[in-house]
Amino acid sequence: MTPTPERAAGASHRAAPLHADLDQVPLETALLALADPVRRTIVRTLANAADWERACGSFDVPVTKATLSRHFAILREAGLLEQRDAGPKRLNRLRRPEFEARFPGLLELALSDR
Amino acid sequence: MTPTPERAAGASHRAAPLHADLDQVPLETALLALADPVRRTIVRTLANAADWERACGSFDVPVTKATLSRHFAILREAGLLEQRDAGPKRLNRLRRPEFEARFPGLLELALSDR
DNA sequence: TAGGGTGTTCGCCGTTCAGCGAACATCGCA
DNA sequence: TGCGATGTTCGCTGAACGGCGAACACCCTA
Repeated sequence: MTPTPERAAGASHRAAPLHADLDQVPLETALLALADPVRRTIVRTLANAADWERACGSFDVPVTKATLSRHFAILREAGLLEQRDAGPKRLNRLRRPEFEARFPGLLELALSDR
Repeated sequence: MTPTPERAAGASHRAAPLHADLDQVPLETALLALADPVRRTIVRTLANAADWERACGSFDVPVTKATLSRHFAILREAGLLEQRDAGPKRLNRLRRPEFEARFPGLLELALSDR
């Protein structure tokens, strides 16, 4: 039998990150996720990088890894990013087209950050 | 002599509401203003009404007038509305085109409120 | 199998925010 | 001149949020 339903073949043995169903993310959750400057920095960095290029610890933000981990959870729950385990690292991808389809214009606004 | 420089002729003797310079409103302020459900209800109601039609007390929201007054101050500081005194009442106008020019798509997103 | 690297979780702290009642200010009108 | 209506301001409270260190879990490699 397969290990557990939550794990894809070859995936990490860590708990697989739960990714939000974009259609069920409230607008309020999306707005609050993007209202924080640390989280916007993360999103902007991801937008300027290739998918799965960035591990969680590779972002230049002035917080400890504990706080950083919490920010990633919030971004995940808002449907803004997808995570994949690669060895001890957790790689990230900005869910740009999905988020754009759900909240048109919002991500671009956060990226411009006027 | 004129009453005070802050008062236009015929305006209220109350402190004139200070309106934000849209160009200087940070994105974060706008996002946080629209993240609250009570404030989104106010904005949506204003969008479906004529300019200067609605007084502050005329909104169907489940909060006391003290709380309501604070919500209006936050919306004003975010550049979302303009207020004008008319007798004892304070009338409101949604600054739709100005806000749209500053944060394209954001207001429409808040109005649709999916 | 021991250890370094990576990320999460837990408990705690201080700040911020939405809510309230009470008091105050202003306006129009009786 | 007084009074009702309308908003604002002032404390206060409880909840939520961002921050931290410590402890834990997992992966890879020596």
